[in-house]
Amino acid sequence: MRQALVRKLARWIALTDEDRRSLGALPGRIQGFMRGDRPLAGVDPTACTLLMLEGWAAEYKDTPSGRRVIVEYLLPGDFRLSSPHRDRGLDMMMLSQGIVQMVPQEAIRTLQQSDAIRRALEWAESVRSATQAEWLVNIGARKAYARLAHLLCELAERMNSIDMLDGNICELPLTQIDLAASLAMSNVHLNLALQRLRAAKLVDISARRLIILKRTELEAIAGFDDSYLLRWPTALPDRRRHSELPPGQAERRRAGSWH
Amino acid sequence: MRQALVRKLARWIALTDEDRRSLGALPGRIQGFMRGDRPLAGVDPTACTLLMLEGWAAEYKDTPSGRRVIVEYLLPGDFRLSSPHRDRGLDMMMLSQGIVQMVPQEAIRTLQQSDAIRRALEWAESVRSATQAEWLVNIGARKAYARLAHLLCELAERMNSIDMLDGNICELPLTQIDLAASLAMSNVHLNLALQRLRAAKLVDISARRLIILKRTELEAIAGFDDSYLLRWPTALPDRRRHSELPPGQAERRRAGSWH
DNA sequence: CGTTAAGTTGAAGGCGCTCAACCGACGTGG
DNA sequence: CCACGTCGGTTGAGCGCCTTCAACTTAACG
Repeated sequence: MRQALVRKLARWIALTDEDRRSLGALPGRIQGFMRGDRPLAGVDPTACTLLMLEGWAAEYKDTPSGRRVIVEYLLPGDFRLSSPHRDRGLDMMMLSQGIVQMVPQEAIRTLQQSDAIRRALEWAESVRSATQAEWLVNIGARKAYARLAHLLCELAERMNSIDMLDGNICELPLTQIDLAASLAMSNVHLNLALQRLRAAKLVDISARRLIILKRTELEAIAGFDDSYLLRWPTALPDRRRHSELPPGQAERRRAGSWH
Repeated sequence: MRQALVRKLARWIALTDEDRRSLGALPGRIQGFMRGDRPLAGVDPTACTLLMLEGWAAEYKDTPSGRRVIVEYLLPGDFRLSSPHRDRGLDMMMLSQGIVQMVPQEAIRTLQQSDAIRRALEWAESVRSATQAEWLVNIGARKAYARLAHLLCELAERMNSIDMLDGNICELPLTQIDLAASLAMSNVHLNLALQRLRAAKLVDISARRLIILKRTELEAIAGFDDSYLLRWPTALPDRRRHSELPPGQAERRRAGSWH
C-alpha cells in the first residue's frame, strides 16, 4: 500500500502505466519512524524531497513562547519538495508511526520529464498552496466549533482522495493537542468543541479513528466547499463523473459518496 | 520604476544582463487599476500569470457569513503564477491604485529557459509559501498586539527587498479594515492595538505611510525573524555581507539598516 | 456641501484562555 | 506483577482578550 502518491496524482491527471511505474520505483532511502520522530533531522532539505509513504506527519513551528503551531499535515502520498533554501524556520514531526522516503533532487527532475507527471506535481503543489490559504480563511473567519468541523471535512476528503476513506470512516492519528495546534486554539477549548460535535452525533472520534456520521450537516456547519482540494479538475472533468452531472458548479462536487 | 521584479529576484540569484532584459521585456497586457478593482475579473487564471508592477493587491475570500479574510498581500514585483485549476475560491483585489501585467503562460515557460531565472522564480514561490506558513504561525501563536507588529515588520522588510523602503519609512496603502482582515481580528480591536504601538512610539502610521520608529524593539515584541523572507541565501551567502559577518546564524541577518 | 469611507471611542458581553486537578491508558522498570 | 511516570483526555473555575453593536468624528471627493 505505498501507492498513495499515484492514487493522488491520478485524480487530477491521466497517468500512463509508464508514469505509474516510474512513480512507484522512485529512488531514495526508505525509512520507518515512530510518532514524535523528526524525519528531517540531519537531512539537507535542499537536496531531497520528502515523500510520505505511510503514516501522518506535520510541519510545525515551536515559538519562543512555548506554543506550537502546526501549519500543515502530510498524509500518505503527500510530499515536500526540496526547497531552494535550507531553513524556513519550520520543522517536521511524525504524528503516527509511518514510512518516509527521501527522494534525491535529481530523481524529481528526471520524473518531470514526463509531461503528465510534471503537470500532476504542479497541480499537487497548487492544491497544497490553496489548502494553506483555506486554513487561513478557516482560522480567520470561523468560530472554534465550525473550525474543527471544517478541518475534519478536509482531512476526510484528503483521505478519500487516496482511497483511505472507508465509507465514512478513516484513520485519524491526531491527538487533541495536535488538532488544537493546527486550529489556533487551546487544547481545552478544542476538547469542548469536539464534545459538541460528538453530542450532535455529527462525528465520532475514538481510538485514532474518525467516523463521519452526518456528512451533509457537518459540511453545512463548517461551510465546507471542497473545491480547493480539486478532486475534479474543471478544465478536464473526469469522464466517469462528468457524464452524469449537469454543467456548472456541480462539476466540482465529488463522486464517491461517503454517507 | 517597473523593475521591482528584477530587484526582488536579484536578491536571491545572480542575474545576467540578458536575464534582466527578458524580465523587463515581458509580453502581456499592462493595465492600470484603482483601489477596489479586481484585476482577475474575466481573466482565465490558468492561462496567464499576474505580475504586480505598481501598487498593492490582496488575495482574499469573502465567506458566506460576510466576513472577509485576506490571505496574501501582493507588493510590486510579486506575482501569482497561472494555476492549473480555474478557481481556488479566492479572489484578488487592488488595495491601492496600481499597474498590473497579465503575462501569458508561454512567456513564463520561455523565461524559465534561463536557469538562473527558473531558480529565482522557484525561490520566490518558496518564499511565498513560507510567508503563508508564517502567517499561520503569527495568527496561531501571538496576541493581537504582537501579531500586528509582526505583520508590519514583514511588510517593511518586503518593501526593503524591492528598494521601496526609504530609511525607515515606506508606503502602506492598507486601511485598518485591510489589516484586520489579514490578521484574523476585528477592525475595532486592531485600532486599539495600533494605538498601543503608536503610544509606545514604535511606529507611526498615517497618510498611507508607515514609519518604523524603533525597529529593534518592534521586532522584539513581534518575535520577528526575517529568515523566512530569505534575504540572504544561506547556501549562497551574499559576498557583500558575508565577509563582514561571523559564520552561523548571523548569515541570515539583513545588511541594510533601516534604523 | 452632501455623501461615503475610514478611523475612533464607548459599552456590554461572550468566546476562548489559563491554571489546575483528576482520570484512564499505557509502557517501563523495580 | 505491581508501582510508577507519562501522556492524552476531561472537567471546573475565573477571567481577560476580543467581538459586536453603535454612535460619532474626520477625511476625501464630487
